Amino acid sequence: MDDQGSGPLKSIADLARLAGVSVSTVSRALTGKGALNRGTRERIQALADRHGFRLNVAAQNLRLGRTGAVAILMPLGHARGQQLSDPFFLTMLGYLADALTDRGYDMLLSRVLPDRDDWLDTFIRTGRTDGVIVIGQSDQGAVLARAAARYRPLVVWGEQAPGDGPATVGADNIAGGRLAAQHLADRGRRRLAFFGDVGVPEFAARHAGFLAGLPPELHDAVTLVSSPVTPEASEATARDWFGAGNRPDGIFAASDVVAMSLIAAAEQQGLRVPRDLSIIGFDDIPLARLARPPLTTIRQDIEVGAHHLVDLLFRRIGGEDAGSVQIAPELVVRESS
Amino acid sequence: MDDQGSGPLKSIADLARLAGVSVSTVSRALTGKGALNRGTRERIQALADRHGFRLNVAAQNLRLGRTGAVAILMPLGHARGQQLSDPFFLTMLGYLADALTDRGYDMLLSRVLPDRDDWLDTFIRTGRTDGVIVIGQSDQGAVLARAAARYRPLVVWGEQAPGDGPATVGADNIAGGRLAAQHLADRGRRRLAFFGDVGVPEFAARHAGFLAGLPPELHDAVTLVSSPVTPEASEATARDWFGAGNRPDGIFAASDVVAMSLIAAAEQQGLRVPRDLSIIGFDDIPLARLARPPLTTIRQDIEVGAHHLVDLLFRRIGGEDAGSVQIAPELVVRESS
DNA sequence: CTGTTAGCGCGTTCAT
DNA sequence: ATGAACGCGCTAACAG
Repeated sequence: MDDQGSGPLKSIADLARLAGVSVSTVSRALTGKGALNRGTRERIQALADRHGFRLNVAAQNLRLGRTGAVAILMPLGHARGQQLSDPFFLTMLGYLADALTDRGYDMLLSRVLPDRDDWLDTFIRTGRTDGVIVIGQSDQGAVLARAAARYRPLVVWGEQAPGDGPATVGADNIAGGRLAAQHLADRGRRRLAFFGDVGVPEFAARHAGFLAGLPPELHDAVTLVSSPVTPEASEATARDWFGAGNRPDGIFAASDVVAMSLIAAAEQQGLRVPRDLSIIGFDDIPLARLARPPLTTIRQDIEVGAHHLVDLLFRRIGGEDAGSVQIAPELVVRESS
Repeated sequence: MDDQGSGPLKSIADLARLAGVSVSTVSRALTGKGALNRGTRERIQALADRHGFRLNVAAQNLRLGRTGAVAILMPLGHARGQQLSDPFFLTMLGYLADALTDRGYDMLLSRVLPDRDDWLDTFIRTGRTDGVIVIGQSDQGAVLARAAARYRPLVVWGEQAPGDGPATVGADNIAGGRLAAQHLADRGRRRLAFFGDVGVPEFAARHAGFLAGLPPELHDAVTLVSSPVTPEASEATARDWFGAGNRPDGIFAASDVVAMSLIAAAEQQGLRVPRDLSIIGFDDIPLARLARPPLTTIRQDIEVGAHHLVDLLFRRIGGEDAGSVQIAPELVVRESS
């Protein structure tokens, strides 16, 4: 080391002393804000570099009245562990992390078990972040709507709530359901089922769109099978259901993971996919291509969704009253249908 | 509202004014630290509740000289996007989030593109977190070792580096490789291959263990196929490789995702798994059970791993010189072998 | 162009 | 048992 044994530089004041200037000069040099002699600035920057000094972000943010962080909250209301077992969410997290990092923001990730209905207000009031992104509204629609009424920088991923809920970004699940319906009808499938948890708004909308997209004479041919959406639980449900003798020829699954469970369970019963049974999923997770048979699915573009979420949030942080965004889903035909 | 129109309480001082006491009294009441009259404390707490006032965590941490947050860093050195496409990491993130939340810590998630070799030092010096967990050392072993020499609260998930690298938690990949080898040998497989990116230490160790676990006469029968480990890229590699006429009868894949790619590619060539070809993966991700055929794999217990990571980190934050932990992997036999 | 000063919201002596 | 005063590390007026 080439400092005079004074130990590591703890603060701007230490560096100022070392450079023989005032703290504000150091601040100006390091932040790049404010007018400063070119030479002084470079000298101080070099000194900071040499000593490995970096501004303390926490103090900086306190002074600036901001936190420099955005929270990603995942309520696990309907099924503990569900969401985080789904590859869909990791993909989303990755894109969010990138988008936030690009803007110089930190990302605070928190799973939340909404045992009380003030979890969101409580979090917001700690002031730990400048904004909140909620991934998956689960069964917490009311809580979200209430918080959104008072707290602007809040954005939700999922199905758009009727009335004035929070600003939402999500796929058009109704349209996605319709696409699935038309595809199965085109394939000549007539004994249909929907597999999923319609207590979750996204899934309920997919189911509703599915019914809406079917010719009227097929409506009564649709069985709604209420099922959790984790790999283990959905496979168990499917096994029981096939085991009870149910023999549909077309199933729309609430997610790709559920679709994979259905294929596994069906084949254990000797049903062949797609010969005996067409299966169509939702999401188009990266592994959908690798499923055997490769999954026909309704694709939602996660990257686009993540960018909309971040964009919307920062516009609201900036005071703009930006509203919800819907993303058009797309049918991807592979071999499971 | 029942306050006198004074607007929202911004700080402890506002509340003190409202309660007719000093700021330090409010601080004592809300933190629970320090002696205080029972009545006063309850009165102030009630007032805070009623006005929705919460202590500002950032200021609190600044004052206490801590941040209350831990960083989860994911270097993407060898293949941008690789890790985050792997379900393994989300599962890990979920458990980490739970463990940190339990300790009252926030989790700061950041993907990092290690284009320069000072990314870790730079991050550490910002002082944004009290500790750092690095998930997957990628090809950044040297950077990690250097940082670990000066910065104690650093813990890494992955293969333990030879010599004095950073404190590491990870599966015993060598042992895992041996398990895979013995299993394939037991099945009578003799034309063997390893699929994966041996530039990543974890995968290199799995490969080494694989060779070490084989009877000597089979060593030369092992082909090393260098392959990226994302779903798309690994399937493409596998397709080309089978397409070139390669016909192994047993493959050890670096991860479950790679194993699923191999099955997909093999079947496109008319190879039947496991009749013509045994395939064994690594990780036991939740979807491994749902693969067709269900995946034989080497299981690493992610939940246990996450707990060790957090435990180790906090012991090091506390000044303890706690060392690395290895987790025993386990063979899970399903139907792909 | 640079230095002095006053906080950002809180916890903690040291008094009383 | 409570209050006054100081400082955590930083930025932004305001002077000079």
